[in-house]
Amino acid sequence: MLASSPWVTGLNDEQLDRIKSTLVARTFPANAIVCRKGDPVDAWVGVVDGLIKLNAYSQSGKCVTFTGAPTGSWVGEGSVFKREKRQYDIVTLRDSCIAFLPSDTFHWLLDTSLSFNRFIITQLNERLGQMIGTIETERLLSPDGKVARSLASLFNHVLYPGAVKQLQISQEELGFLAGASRQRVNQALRVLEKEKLVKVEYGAITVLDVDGLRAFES
DNA sequence: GCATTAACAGCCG
DNA sequence: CGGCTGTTAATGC
Repeated sequence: MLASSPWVTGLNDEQLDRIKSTLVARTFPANAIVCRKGDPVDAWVGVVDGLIKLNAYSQSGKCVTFTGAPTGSWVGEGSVFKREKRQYDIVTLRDSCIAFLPSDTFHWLLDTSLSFNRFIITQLNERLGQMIGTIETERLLSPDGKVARSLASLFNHVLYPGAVKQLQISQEELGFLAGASRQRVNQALRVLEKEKLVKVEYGAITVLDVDGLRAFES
């Protein structure tokens, strides 16, 4: 996974050694809590293999998903950087292998590597763009559009370089991500399937046309 | 009108 | 069996 992580290129041997000796990886079953909202942030979190969501609950018990993160993604750099408590739960959506890069190593890389700094700036900038896009979608598009854009956002090639076209995600989870009910998501998926943008399978969705999803407006 | 909640039957792993 | 899906009816903004 390290070899395929873009932030590794440009690091020297000392930096690579320190990463290898401090990075920890663990496997989790589906629906496991990897990190809890409110916990002190002691590591940068990477998805070696699997699918996770960044999640929170309202006081009344409603569930919001800020973003999903497929294989190859790294999340939580903002909170590591700010040394703040974790702002959301991290939960696995299917069996997943998760990597933890300790905060100390993260900050040391920031202090010693120009290319690592550039990577983090790019990543933060991309996230900002994605958040702005989310607000636009949220305010302007119909539920069909929200579902289309939520799916497309999982294929951001800057944030998620290794994303596979078949997503093992339930329609209910997609609802948490898109901000719509399960039934409405089901309806939207049939519209998108008719447009040949996705293929709906049992417990999974295959994305056929990412650009088409991104451009879907209604 | 349109989306959500609730409920249920059928299907899949 | 347990979780996911497709459908329908009732309810709410």
